Amino acid sequence: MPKIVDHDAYRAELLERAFTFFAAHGVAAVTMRGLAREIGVSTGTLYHYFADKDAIFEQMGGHVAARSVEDALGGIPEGATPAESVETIVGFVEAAEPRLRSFMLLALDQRRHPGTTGNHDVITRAMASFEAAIRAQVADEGGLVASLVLSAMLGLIARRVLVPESVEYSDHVAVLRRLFVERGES
Amino acid sequence: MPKIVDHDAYRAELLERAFTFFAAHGVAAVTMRGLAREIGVSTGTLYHYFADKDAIFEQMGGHVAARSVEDALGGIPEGATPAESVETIVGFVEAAEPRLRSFMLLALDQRRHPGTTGNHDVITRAMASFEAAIRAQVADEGGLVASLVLSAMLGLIARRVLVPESVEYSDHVAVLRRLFVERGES
DNA sequence: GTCTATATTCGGATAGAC
DNA sequence: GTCTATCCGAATATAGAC
Repeated sequence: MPKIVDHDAYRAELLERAFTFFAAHGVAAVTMRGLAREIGVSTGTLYHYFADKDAIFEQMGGHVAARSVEDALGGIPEGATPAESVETIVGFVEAAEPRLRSFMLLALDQRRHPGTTGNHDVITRAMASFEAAIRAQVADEGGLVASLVLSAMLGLIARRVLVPESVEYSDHVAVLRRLFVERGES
Repeated sequence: MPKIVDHDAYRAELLERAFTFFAAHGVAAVTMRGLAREIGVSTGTLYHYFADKDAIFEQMGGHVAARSVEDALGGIPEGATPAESVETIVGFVEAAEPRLRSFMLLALDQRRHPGTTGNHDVITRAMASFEAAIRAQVADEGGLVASLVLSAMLGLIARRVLVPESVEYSDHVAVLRRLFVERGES
């Protein structure tokens, strides 16, 4: 009898491990051999689950985008005031920073190397999900405040990659809160 | 007498061309041959002006960082009110977007591939310059507003790489202005 | 082990300045 | 016309993929 494994679950597990590796090294620098070594399988196993490097990369995009949105913003409680929500959102982003950082780096990479296969644009959908999740909390007319919060969070993560100790999440919370006290609070 | 060229000026020109190429393809993917072909010189010429690949990369960092800060924020007039200045800053960033985008991508790349030579950390200095230039305009206590503006601009550029038409510079101007009207205007 | 592809070298060719 | 900094690109050594 052949050994039976849950094919889809194992594939997801491999994608999850590949994600960390790709994010750390960049798409171009990853070789199948290096990837296999790093995630603890043989190249044969890798090719059994994925046709080629592009296939891994593309499937990883979909897998990771969905899970990143979930991780960062999926558990935010509803019903708070917008000003409180900003604090909550920033807190969740901070908690999910490693994954979001990797996602951002990988997404920027993919935009530079558009890949051979016609992708279904997981990045566009992921960004829309992030924006929608923030908008659901701050609920501003036109979504312009939510959009600024998204830019600020993305920029903050980028800055912390560029110069690790240069910004803290708490630095932005107080300032962002001021966007919500225009009509008074109590 | 031999043929004379302005060695330093031509070196800067080569760095400028290399910058575009590196930014488009990523550090890891660049080969000396490919670089030479793209910027229109031979590999021999490249080695005439630079000791090795690392030297090109390092010198490019310094050259580009200085020029990017200059391009984006060097010409901002002084003396405007903080609220007006935000609009000016955003306008300058928008005008310099192509270069800033390339600089950001390259800087993120360099953080992933720390390079062999002990670099003098041009990225840290460049980010500090950006922040200082913004702070000189908005002049807020503690610099927290300036810091948020920097994050928002960096995040905005990143978002426009990820999903080109998803955000406009004008979207953030109105929201950011509200950070400066706490004490009234007239 | 084989082989592709890379960084770097080197001897000759070129092109202005005098 | 002479001279030499500049420029070229085939050749070399070598690392790393398969």
